Amino acid sequence: MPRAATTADVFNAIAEPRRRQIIELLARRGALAVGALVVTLEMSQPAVSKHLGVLRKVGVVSVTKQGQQRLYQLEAKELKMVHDWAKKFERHWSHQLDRIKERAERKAQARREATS
Amino acid sequence: MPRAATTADVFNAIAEPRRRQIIELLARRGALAVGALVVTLEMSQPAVSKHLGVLRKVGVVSVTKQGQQRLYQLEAKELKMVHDWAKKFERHWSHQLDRIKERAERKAQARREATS
DNA sequence: TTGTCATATTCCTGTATGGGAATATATTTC
DNA sequence: GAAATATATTCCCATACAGGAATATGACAA
Repeated sequence: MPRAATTADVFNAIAEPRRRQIIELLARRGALAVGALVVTLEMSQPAVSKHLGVLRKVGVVSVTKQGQQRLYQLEAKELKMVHDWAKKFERHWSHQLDRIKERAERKAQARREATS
Repeated sequence: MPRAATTADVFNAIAEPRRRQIIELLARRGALAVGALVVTLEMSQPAVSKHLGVLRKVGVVSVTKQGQQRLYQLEAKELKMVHDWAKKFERHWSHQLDRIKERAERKAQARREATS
């Protein structure tokens, strides 16, 4: 079995850095036409269209026709899935930070004792 | 340019469902030897070792030798990156949920008016 | 040393890229 | 209807998988 398709789910779709850029831009500036993305991100038009196709297939963006343009808009609920998944491990990284802090404090304490 | 390596960054590493399973298991049960993962996840041993290799390269897990076993442990700080990235769009999905709610309420209101 | 257990590595293969170039498809304008 | 504009699609190619099978490495035991 080869690597899963980029359109298999959100996780595969957002693995591409350029696609994350597109998402960030749409988040900042609202609905945008393909041309605007091409200019701002300095990518070729076909490249942008393909990335948008992937994002659309997994439901991260939606399209609206407006004349000969197509406006792409962020559909953030799919990104909430990613957020929720990562949030499961919140305890773990805060605990680890605690441990790092503790270790640093123990070291500082040892230094103080050695100096006294 | 082909698809980026799975070891390129956390986003690429967690695109694989089996690797997310491994992460979840390590989160629930703490440090585990490879054999335990093989049994619990019903994967072949080489498959597990390879996935662990990818996760290790991007810093999501760390290893400790213990006799002839190797204990793998979650290093959650890399997952915090994913969480933080997705969190940027929090406003967007809550706004969208609001809009959905509003629409539903407008519909309910219209129904009430039609019935009266 | 030899054997056994736990894990890593190598080799193989079908499949899916991402990007560039060229082309197709709509839509608007004249 | 023809030309222009905006976007999508197709074709091509080098590359990197993920999984299975076989094998290598490393640690421990007898």
